[in-house]
Amino acid sequence: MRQSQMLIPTLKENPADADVISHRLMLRAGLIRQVASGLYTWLPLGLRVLRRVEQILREELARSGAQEVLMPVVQPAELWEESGRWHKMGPEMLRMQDRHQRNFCLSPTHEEVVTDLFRREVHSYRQLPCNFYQIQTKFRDEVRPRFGVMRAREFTMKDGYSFHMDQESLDATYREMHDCYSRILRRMDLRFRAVEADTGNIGGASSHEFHVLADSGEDVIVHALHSDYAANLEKATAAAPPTRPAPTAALTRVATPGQESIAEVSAFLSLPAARCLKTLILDGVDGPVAVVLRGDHALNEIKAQKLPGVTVPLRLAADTAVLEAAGCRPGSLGPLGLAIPTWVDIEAAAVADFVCGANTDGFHYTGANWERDIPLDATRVVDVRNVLPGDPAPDGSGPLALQRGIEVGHIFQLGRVYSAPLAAGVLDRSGASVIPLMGCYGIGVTRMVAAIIEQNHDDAGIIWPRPVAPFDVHVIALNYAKSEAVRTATEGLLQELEQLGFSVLLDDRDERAGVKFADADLIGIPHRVTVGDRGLAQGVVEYRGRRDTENQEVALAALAERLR
RNA sequence: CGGAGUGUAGCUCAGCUUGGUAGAGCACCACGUUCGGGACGUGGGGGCCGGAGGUUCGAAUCCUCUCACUCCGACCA
Repeated sequence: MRQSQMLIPTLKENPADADVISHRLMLRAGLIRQVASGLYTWLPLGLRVLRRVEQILREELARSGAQEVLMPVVQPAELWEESGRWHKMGPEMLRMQDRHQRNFCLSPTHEEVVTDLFRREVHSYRQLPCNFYQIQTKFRDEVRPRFGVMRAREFTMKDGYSFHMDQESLDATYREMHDCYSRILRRMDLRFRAVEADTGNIGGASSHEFHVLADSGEDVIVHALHSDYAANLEKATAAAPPTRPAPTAALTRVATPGQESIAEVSAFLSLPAARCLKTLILDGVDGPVAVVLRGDHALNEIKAQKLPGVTVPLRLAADTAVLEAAGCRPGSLGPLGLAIPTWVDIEAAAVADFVCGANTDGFHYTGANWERDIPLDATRVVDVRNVLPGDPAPDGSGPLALQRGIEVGHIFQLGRVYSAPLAAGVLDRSGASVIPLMGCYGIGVTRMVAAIIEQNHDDAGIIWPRPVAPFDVHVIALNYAKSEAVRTATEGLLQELEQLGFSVLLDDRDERAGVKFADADLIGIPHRVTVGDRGLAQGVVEYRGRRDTENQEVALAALAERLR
């Protein structure tokens, strides 16, 4: 491919709207252009990368026995009404009407359609298990699209759905997909981690997320330093704390004028934050609910939302509601004498001689103790905090560490959440109708391209891993327009390399050397070969890997071998 | 949806406070010089200053409304 014939609009300056590195580089290297918020056009170079990623997915999925299909982006409301999601889904689902005023949506996902396909066409246990996937456009009207294609509204996703007679079969396919995803990410040379994930409102037995490790990632993942334990922050737990020491201090009410935050109270009383308990009041279904945490711990909202009586989504109670429930402002709350349902984090329940608010503005207690001063109902002791780096892993293997990641894949077991309401039964050996179990497996394809760049770049530009690079070799022909020798050598080289199966981008533009080199670094093709009169006089060209800092002279005839 | 910010040439931005003929750099076109890490000179093309209304003799500039985009938060299989 000749660069003069290809639209690769590189930018010297950083676009004002791009903050994260991948977004910036994708714009600067001419991979994508924004059309509207969260909507992008993929330009020729970017599309080639996307296609290579897709190709790897197809190869690995085929190896795992999945069959490719293609389902529509526009879907009828009827199917979503059957599953109950037409009304459950919020405004992130874009709805529309056709000319007959029939309702449709732009598909955010395809469970309904694939289940409909299944129930129409598959009727016997002998056809199970089966596993369908597609690589298709999704649309989710995100409240806040950001980070370029990382969180776009329209994006490409590989989504797969499997159907099973029993849990054992579902487990087997689930494991196969877990392996498949790991192979895919390894093939792309990505550093990643598969972590246990919260199953969300769908429920189901297992769920794993695949995260590409990157500091710019939106998610926090937790892993044990000395074992395989890994989970996302929403789900991660620490080992239970040691049993609570016996009380030694007397309960004392102290004036703490103007000291409201844990930091202030802890400094004022010269006690570590871990000895101060913080009490949060949340909106509840039947009135406010309190949660008590250690002062140095943060509330885990996902865990808190699962507590009975807490509203979903979780909301902190307004100051007026706090005053009504406890008789004070939020800065002086404490569990002692609090007359609303109170959940206590397991770590908070393990502290003795602690500080807490006195439910009177400007006063706290010191030397407070559970049981002696405040009743503690064991069924109200729960895990509702975010783990911290250094916390002990739940498997007892040692400390936990935290890292940021980009969620590029998610697999989970759906059970019968869709197959049951859509009545997708098949007959078993005895002729009885059985509702199959389903699994669901997603990879964000466009997001994956951004994640690859987050992990593979330097100050000059992108550094594509070979398996996904838009081209294998970038031939920089210097003075191509004027030098007959360069043209002849380049054409020969191009033919030879392409015959050997390399895809080659030839920079035949009438540009100065500096411009070509800078663009080459920005675009990030793994192998760069410079052909110029200077080298040709000695019968050599120059080779430079994208990560190299020096050129190597290579005899023209030996280049193909060098690239192997 | 709450908070903040930005809209001026293809890109990055100045001009706005204090109203008076719309600018710079890069990019683009032509010619010349140059030619191995983002060249230089000369000339040129390109703008409904996001949109609408208002104030004014006169609005990119002041006022009101509106739209778009970005950031922070909330939300998110």
